[in-house]
Amino acid sequence: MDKLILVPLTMKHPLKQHIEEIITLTEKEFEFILSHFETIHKRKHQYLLQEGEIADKEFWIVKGCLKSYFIDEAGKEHILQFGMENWWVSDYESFVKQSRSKINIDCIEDCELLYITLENREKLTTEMHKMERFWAKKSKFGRIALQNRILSLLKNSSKERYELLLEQYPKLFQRVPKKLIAAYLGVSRETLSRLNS
Amino acid sequence: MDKLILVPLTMKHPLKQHIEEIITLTEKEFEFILSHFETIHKRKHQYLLQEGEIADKEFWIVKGCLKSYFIDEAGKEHILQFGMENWWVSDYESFVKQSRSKINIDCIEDCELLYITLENREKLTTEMHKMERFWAKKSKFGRIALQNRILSLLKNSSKERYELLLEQYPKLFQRVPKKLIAAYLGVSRETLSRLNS
DNA sequence: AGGATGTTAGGACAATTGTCACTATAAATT
DNA sequence: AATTTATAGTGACAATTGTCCTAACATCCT
Repeated sequence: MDKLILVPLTMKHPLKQHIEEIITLTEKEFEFILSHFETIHKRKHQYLLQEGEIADKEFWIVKGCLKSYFIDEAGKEHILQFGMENWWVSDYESFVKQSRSKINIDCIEDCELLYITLENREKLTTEMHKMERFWAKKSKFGRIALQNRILSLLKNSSKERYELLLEQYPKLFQRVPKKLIAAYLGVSRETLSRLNS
Repeated sequence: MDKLILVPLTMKHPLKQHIEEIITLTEKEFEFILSHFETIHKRKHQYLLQEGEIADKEFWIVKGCLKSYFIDEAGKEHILQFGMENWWVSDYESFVKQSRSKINIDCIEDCELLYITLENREKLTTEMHKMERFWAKKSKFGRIALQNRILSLLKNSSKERYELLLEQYPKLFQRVPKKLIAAYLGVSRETLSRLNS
């Protein structure tokens, strides 16, 4: 029972809008791109990827909120990335190297997702050089974001990291329990709780 | 007074060897690639890039050791990356976005470097699609390395991070003062010193 | 509606880490 | 050779953070 998104003819598909932030597309080109994707719905607490699996899909979040994370030997959860509308999510390492994933991805809210398989992604990049450029640019910006997160982990105190996150993604705090924010920042939830007082 | 590297005819240029880990090259192709690079020598304590500058070069380390780092408001040094033989170094963010760099890169030892300007890099990628693939792959692996560093910063204690680094780059400990290792791991040098006892 | 589960805050204490001070040695510079 | 400068270890103390605990709500599910 797939729900369908009803998109008025005058309204751009959100993925088209997203891709056009980087490259320009004709309507025909976008339809061709979209034909390589599938829609999937997932409910809260359902997995997109589990530790040990090999990531063969990359997801684009139409609606919803999710987390990619892992559980350490002590049972503690560490969040690598949150995902919300217009974000791409996968285990990048597993997807690129076709290795077993060290992380889990699951839904914090009911999610509507578009996904592209590795196979279709490769097809699409060879069929359409524009999309290779799109993904190359995305990859570059992804890398820059990771680099800045490392800088922040080294430089900023947990309070500063908390405030920076609040500033950058205020919406996150209304959608995600604070213990997950703590797991992202790398502090215990008690410590995070004390930062407010 | 440029020193020259004398490479016997039977011996591959180290950069050729490096690139051939990912793509195959004829001798002619490599010469073409190399013609886009320049050699430069830097002495210990000399900068390749300073905060506020715009990175217009990417360096490949033939010989030597360097660090990319920044100094925070409290005057503390934080090391983003060490570089040794066969590593690529630049401020990726500044290079890609042509924005002012937040970091410094300078030499821990006398260094022999090859560099390619942004201009030549773009020329080379359009002239030779193989090299676009090479750099795309390098970029992917670079991103994976950053992701794993974040995982390690979240998951591992400073002692564990120390031991993992020692395991992965034992040579680093003979070339780099321990206070720099501490600045890379994100702990004070006193704490690092106590990890041994 | 009601029980189960998940979330948040806070106290008390322990463990870790940072800071400051001092010392000793090694390396670089003149 | 002598003098700076850089590096490394250690003790004492403070600050931060983690762990364990309880309690109060909120949310979810049937």
